Amino acid sequence: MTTAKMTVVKTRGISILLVDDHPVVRQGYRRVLEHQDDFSVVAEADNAANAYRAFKSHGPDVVVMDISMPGASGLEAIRNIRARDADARILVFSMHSEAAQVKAAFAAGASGFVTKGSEPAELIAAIRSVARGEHAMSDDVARVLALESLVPTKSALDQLGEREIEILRQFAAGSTKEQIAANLNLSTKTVQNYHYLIKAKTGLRTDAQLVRLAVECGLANL
Amino acid sequence: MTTAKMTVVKTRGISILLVDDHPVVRQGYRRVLEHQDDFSVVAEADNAANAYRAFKSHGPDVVVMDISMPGASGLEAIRNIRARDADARILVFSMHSEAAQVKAAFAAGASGFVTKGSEPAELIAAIRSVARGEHAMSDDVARVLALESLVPTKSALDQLGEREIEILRQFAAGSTKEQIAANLNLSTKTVQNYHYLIKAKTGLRTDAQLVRLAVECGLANL
DNA sequence: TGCAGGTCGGGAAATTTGCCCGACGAAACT
DNA sequence: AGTTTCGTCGGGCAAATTTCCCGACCTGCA
Repeated sequence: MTTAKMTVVKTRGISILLVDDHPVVRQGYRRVLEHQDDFSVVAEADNAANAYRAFKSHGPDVVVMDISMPGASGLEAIRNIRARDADARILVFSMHSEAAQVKAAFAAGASGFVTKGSEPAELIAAIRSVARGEHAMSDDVARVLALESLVPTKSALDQLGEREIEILRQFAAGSTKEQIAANLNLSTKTVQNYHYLIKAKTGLRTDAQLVRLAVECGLANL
Repeated sequence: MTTAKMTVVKTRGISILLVDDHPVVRQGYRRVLEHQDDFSVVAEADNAANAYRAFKSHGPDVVVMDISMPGASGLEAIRNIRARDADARILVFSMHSEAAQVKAAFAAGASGFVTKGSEPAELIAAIRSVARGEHAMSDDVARVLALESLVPTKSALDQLGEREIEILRQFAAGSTKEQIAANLNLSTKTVQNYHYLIKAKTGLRTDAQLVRLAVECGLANL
């Protein structure tokens, strides 16, 4: 309470850390964002580890992060940053808008979620919101999330148990049932049964569809 | 020889058509490119059909195109544009740098191929090269291609026949063997045999691995 | 205490796979 | 023209897997 003033470091301008693994793309965002007078991109990073380092050394007001990076460790990066600074504002900037992915991002500690399909104005507005400590998401993300909160939405993964999810993950990664059984210390038969159960619960028929599901839910990184 | 001067329409400035399905990304590129004094982005498009229309009406010097668009019709768009104007300069700007994808792009009529992992300077240099009528590609693409021309490179897809590739594509898209058989007017047995052959030729064991292969080769868009 | 549900695996019939085969047409080589 | 190769298409059959049902155990919860 009495230390409130201490947290107000910058009343003017929003400093931004940009995280994306594509240099040209990053450069593009940088220009879009710096076109705003009160934005300044103070650092860039091309992977999760560098993002964490850059956050530590620059302490930006907002982190704008593409979570689909090599190693798919985007969510990990969010968790790491939040673990260090629970007040960190992280805005996820993703290609996709799967409900599960969005939820995972927020669960990991993101403050906002904007898709690359959004207009630049939406991204900019979201950054301002996040900087103010609010939560933000682009219209399309909101729509997906709203829809899924109306319909009880068995969003696929929710109906799966922990074991089932783990097996789905390894399966989508390309492991054989035998390998999975060995990894988890189960009988091959059990893994087969889980495989069957997963298909039954999700209503999917094809292994390929399972892989797609896993990827969509952020379980697997293709 | 004697008509050399006729082809020199613009000695000053390069007009560009930007094709990418993500508005923010497009905006970013636009700023990066327009930062070059002699570049001007005269039009944008967010899908294959619009790209073709924009090309018709603006006749840009260079088309900068992300080929991973909804409908995966990027290659189609290239073919369409080239069919209309065999002199069209198209620079592909892709996330991936699979040899097969690069080859497909050039086969379709692209003049250049730059990955999003390249530095902005590389993209800009490539645009200039392409505008001059040369072929261009970023260093990483060149490396992949060079490597694959040295080693006989069974780059997976090359060893597959046309039918096999089509079946792999549909399979990775999530179709069942019955559906594929129906689509292609084949017996289920034949599709099964192809499925077996694909696994045998690629050395892959799991359906999930096949899906990954298809995605990596740009056959399927997840 | 009793119920629900996740985890683990057996069993048996039905289905699919793995691998081999032959046939046909087209392109390529001799 | 003859032949070799290669892609396409499918049959056959044993072996493997999937499907679906079952029981058992453990944990949390009412």
